[in-house]
Amino acid sequence: MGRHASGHVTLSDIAQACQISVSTVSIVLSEAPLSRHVADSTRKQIQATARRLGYHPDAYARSLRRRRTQTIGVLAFDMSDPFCIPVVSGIDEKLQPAHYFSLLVNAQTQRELFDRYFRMLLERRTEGVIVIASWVFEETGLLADIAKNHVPIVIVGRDLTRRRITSVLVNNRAGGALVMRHLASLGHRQIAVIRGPDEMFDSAPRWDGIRQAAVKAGIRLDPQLVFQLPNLSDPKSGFEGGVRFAKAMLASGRKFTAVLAFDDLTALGVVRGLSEAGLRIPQDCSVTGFDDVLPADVATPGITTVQQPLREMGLLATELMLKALDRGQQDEAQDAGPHIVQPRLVVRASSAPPCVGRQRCLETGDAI
Amino acid sequence: MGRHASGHVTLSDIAQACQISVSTVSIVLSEAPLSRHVADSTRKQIQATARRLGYHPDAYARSLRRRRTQTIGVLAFDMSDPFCIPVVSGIDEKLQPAHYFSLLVNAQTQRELFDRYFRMLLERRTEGVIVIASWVFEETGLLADIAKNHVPIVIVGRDLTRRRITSVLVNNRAGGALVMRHLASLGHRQIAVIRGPDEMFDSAPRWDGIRQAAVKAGIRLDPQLVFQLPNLSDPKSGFEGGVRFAKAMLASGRKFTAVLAFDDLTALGVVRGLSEAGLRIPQDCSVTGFDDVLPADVATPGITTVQQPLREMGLLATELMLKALDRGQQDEAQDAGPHIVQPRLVVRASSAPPCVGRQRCLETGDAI
DNA sequence: ACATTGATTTCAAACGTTTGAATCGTCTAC
DNA sequence: GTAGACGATTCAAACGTTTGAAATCAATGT
Repeated sequence: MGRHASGHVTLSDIAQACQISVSTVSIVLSEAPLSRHVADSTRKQIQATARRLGYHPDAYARSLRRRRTQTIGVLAFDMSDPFCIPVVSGIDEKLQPAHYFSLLVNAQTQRELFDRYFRMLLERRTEGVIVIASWVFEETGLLADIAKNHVPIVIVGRDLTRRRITSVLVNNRAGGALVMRHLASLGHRQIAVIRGPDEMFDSAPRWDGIRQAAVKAGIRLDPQLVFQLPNLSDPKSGFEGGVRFAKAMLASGRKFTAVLAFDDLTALGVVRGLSEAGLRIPQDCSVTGFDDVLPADVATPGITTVQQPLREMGLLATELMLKALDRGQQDEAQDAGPHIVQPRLVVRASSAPPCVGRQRCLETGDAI
Repeated sequence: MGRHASGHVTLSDIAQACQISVSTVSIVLSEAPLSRHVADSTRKQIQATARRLGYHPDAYARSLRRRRTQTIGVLAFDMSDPFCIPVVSGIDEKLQPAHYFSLLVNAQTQRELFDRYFRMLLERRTEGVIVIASWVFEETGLLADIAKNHVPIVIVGRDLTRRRITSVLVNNRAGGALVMRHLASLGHRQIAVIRGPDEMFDSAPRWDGIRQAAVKAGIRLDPQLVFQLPNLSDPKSGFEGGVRFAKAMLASGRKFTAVLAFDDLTALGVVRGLSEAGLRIPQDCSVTGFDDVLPADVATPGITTVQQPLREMGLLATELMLKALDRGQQDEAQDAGPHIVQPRLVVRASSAPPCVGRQRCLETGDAI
């Protein structure tokens, strides 16, 4: 049993043990259509022997012969970003009933690893690749290779439709507007804003939404109270930026009753910075985030934020992928625009009506 | 170019384009020893053609022939547990220079998926499997199959040495003692404790360490102030338990100046519960966690906790795995005991000397 | 002229599976 | 008694790659 160098049990081991041909064993164990014609006694014997020897079909040999790998590559730009996990769960959930497996790799925000893994996915003959990435960089030769090898791609978190790549993303503009409207409806008029880094795709549209909503609400954003995070990929840089900018806001001497932060970690940084200066959240100042990651939920006070339907984005991306695979490579007709999902405001304890003089809180705050 | 049904460029495509045999092409592109003998001009031509056509070797065909997959399966019991990611990073980091790839799968706390994926890893002929799991369940038939197929296993987060499986874990007993000693040295005498769920492997040793350290410090743990989390695998159940137990503590009427929580999320739940009752952390009550996950760091106040060297555990597990692979299957000599790494106390703002009457804070607190 | 060497390239078998076509009895029909 | 049909099983080629052994050719030494 298992005399092979590889140490694995093969079809021919079973065939020998049963005194029968490899073909029949294969037909039975792979439940091929022909297995209807195999005698019951034979089938039983083969199955029993397979179980006894601990047989598991060799995915490599099988895929080589069948010319199907049943595998979708999932390339996460940074798995330690809480953003990723729910997307991946959504993908797996949808892939499972379609009898596909995901091959998950983590580029750890490193360009070099990204390339390496992408190549690996091609070598592993993944039938398609789903990329989860919000950071921008130039994908030069790789995309060309992918096209040459006819591997469909779906990207989550960025719009690459102008390069004819199916894209799934959240409506950042609407999300930004959602928070701004929320603060305005609470009565805030002096609002500090922390924008996202330039290189992050979400930054620009989110900022657009914020500005537009401010204009509509008749709120002027004081340029002295608008800050921008630097281009760092370290997951904690948002938090540290929040702390730093909170102190800068206070030092500026300008009056503000709320801080609209680019994302949740930045918001948590702001909370830390303001708290250390003795302010209470939300009595003395409201703070809002974006993303609805775990820390925003379990911090005290909970952070008011915008939830992206991450799981749904994973489901949608997978659905588009399966559809593309179904179409086969002859019909290259891409769906034109990006697939946009809608975000949702999650109100928690970090936002409340504004106060006068930063000490006493107003009973109501229903401006606008 | 790429006339094959699979749509992928193969060696024979290149061979045809260059009017040369497949063997030579293979020798050149796989940089086999023989390639020293290939004429420079031929080599150049082959490489250029390969690049032009976008050739990527077929990992399936290659592994089938070479009888090596260069793959280590990594089976995470729950990827949404922040515990996992750093371990996985450590694994990848160590695997890379050894020219191995990790095949990462997520069982999402579902027994059924765990089995399914384990079987999948066997079919994919991973040369070894690293399991990241803290929850306990009965691995019946699978472990036997694995033994039959001679696939080495390393488990991170549990002690399975009695089943002769190499195990890497943190010294939970020492960790528990670390927190208790910290609180004692701050002067706390009345300490509430929230124990982990029964089914979690870490629970028992951590509780042992806590009790022993309490005895040594001359502290009596009031049974009315000892709580235990239920057996729920939902990631947020710790947080909710913390909130609930915090209220129960206050309702009990007993006096306590600190809460030692099973893990960080539980600690954050306690902070929420106490805050909602009007207590301030740490002035009115200290709170400690365990694990040092992201939310503990970015919450305000930061949670004093015990850090597990997760990345290092990943590195160590991989090192043991590579060593086992090196030994080959003939020498089955397992290393006897579990491999234990030491945890580290991280002091943040959530712990401070105790107060009198829960309102004024003592200037110093140097009891014991 | 012929064996020897060395540099370059090719042959052919194998890895473990799948599958269309072929085989071999046995049975029924006319 | 032969043709056809059917049921159960096997043949053999293929998937794309690697690799030990063999082949080819030109140049060198005797």
